[in-house]
Formats: sequence, C-alpha cells, structure tokens
Amino acid sequence: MTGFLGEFEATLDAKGRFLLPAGFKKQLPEEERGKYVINRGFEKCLALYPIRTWEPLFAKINGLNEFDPKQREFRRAFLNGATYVEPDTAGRILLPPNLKVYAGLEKDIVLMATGDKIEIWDSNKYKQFFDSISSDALSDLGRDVLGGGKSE
Amino acid sequence: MTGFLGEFEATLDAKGRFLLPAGFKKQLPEEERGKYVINRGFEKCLALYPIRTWEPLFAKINGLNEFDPKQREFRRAFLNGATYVEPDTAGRILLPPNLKVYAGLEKDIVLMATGDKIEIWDSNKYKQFFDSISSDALSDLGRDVLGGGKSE
DNA sequence: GAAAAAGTGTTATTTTGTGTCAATTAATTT
DNA sequence: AAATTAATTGACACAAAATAACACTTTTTC
Repeated sequence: MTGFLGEFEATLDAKGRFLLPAGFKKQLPEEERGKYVINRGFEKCLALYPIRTWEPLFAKINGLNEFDPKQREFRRAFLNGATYVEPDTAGRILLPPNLKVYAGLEKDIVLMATGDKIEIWDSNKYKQFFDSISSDALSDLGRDVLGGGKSE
Repeated sequence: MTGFLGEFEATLDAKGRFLLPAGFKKQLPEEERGKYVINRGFEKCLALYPIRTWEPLFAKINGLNEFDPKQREFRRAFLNGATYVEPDTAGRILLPPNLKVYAGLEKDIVLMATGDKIEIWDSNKYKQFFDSISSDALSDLGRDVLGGGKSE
C-alpha cells in the first residue's frame, strides 16, 4: 500500500464521538481497524495514527536520551496528550476531552490523510488554513521544497 | 508511454459520477485503468492521476520532513483533498463531494489531458479560461516558458 | 448514597454510494 | 447508407454508511 489518502467530513455527537469515515477504513486491512493513537498535532489539529504507523514513531521518540534536556523536553511535548483509542461497537471513536479542546473541535470536523496518519481539524480552521495558501505561495513552496526548475 | 493527450466532454449524473471517456482509457494499458487519485488542482480544477504517475509524486512528498514547518505546509497543501478513486462496475468514477464543490462542477465537465494527468473542469469555467488567453498572450507565454526568441 | 456527568450501546431514519439494466447516441464496418 | 458495435445517458433498486435519538451503565461529585 502506498499511503493514506483522502479528505472527509464528519460530525461530533453530543458526547464528542465521531465516526471514522468508510473511505479511511477501506484503506486499512481488517486487523488494523481496531486500535489507534490520537495525539496533538501541529497547528492546532489532532493526529490519528493507526497503530502500525504509530509504533515506529513511538520507538524513535522513546529512544531519545533521557539525560539530554532538549531531547527530554521534546519527548514530553510530543507524547503529551497521546492516547490509545478504539472504535466502539458502532465504529465511533470518543475524543479525549482535552484534545477536543486543544483543537477547538465543536461539531463539524474534517479528517485529512497525510500518508501515514489522519489529521483532524475543526471544519472552519481547516478552511481558513487552506484558503490562506495562495497558488503562488504553493508554487514557490514547491520549488523550494522539491527543488527542480521552473515547471517540473 | 509518451504522454496523455486529448480533450473530452462528459457529464455528471445525479450522484456525481462520471464516465471516464473511452478516448482516455485507450491511452492506458489494461492494468492501469482500475485505480486513480483525484486531487485539487490549480485554478479551481481537479487533477486525475493514473496511479502510476501519482506514485512517484507521492513518494517525493512523503519523504518530506514532518517537523520542518515549510515542508509540513507544503505536504498538507499538496495532499489536501487527494483521494483514491476507482471506477465502478459500469466504469464510472464517483467524485468526492468536497472536490466537486471546490471545482464548481455541476453537470457538464471537460476532461483535458496534460501529459501525466487529466484536468477536470467545469465546462463553463473551461471555456472562459481558454477564451481569455489570446494568441498573442500565448506566444508571449511560450517565449517565457520555453525560452528562445526575441527578448531573453 | 443521590445526583450529575461522562461513557457505552441500541435502534430507527435518512442520506449517500453502488450495481443493474434499458434507452439513446455516436462511431465503425460492410 | 444500413447494420453492427461500442460508448454514453438516465432511471431505478438495493446496500451501506452517516445521522440522530434515546436508554442504560459506569464514574465522579457533592
């Protein structure tokens, strides 16, 4: 498999649960649909990892040197909030309240895959974020990041 | 394979599905007709990639560093909306609703090949866009982009 | 220990996605 | 140009997914 793709909308119910869109589930083999890690992400979104992509990441983080202040700080910051979650009988995932607050999630949310994980955004924040990226800026970024000539 | 060519019209049905024109399918070997990635494109159109041309692109993006803000932004921007799609038993592809809205697609659409991918336009937008490019402007663009000629 | 809050499960309803097939149009062949 | 085939459209039926509402359990709080 190449990687997670897709952008889907979902809604939180009164208890703060959401249904993992079918479009994502289809991309996961049966045995990986039952367990995830949810964590704070950059830019006030959340990150949902299928266990399989979380594990190597966690291993890395965990391998950091406890006695190096920077590493220690990073480890704390990164693991701060990370939580195992699993869908209930109806396939819904309950958001840990503090993460819900962190990402400013209310009702309408957007789930967007980025290859190895799924980012969860408040619907409005999401729109704002992507509206704020102009085509020109993106073109420039592309040249910077991917390198190469005029077109590519 | 030399590159995708052609411009075709198609229509969306009530559920937002369209038939991939035979003219395109003929340009793809059998084994590549079953899976595509559809994504937001520049200038409010969509981009449809046969999996084979998507993969190398994705590989590059996926290699970016999550912890570098610029790279993170670019990755997000680039993957924003990208979705796996496959034709159903009748050869129709269902448009993800978000992308349909993004490109303002209603009923009549135009599919236009650009070498490695197919751009999907709302029929009216398409006409407007190309009407707005005069021959002179095109010549200038050509000089700019391809080089050679008068100025330089 | 009662009341409130948070978490979990169940069910019904609506919406969306998918498959099938017949009717039409376009393209090819003879 | 008629006949044949392929491509496309439209309509409908069915399946699956998403939403909403509510009942019950557990945990927390007072």
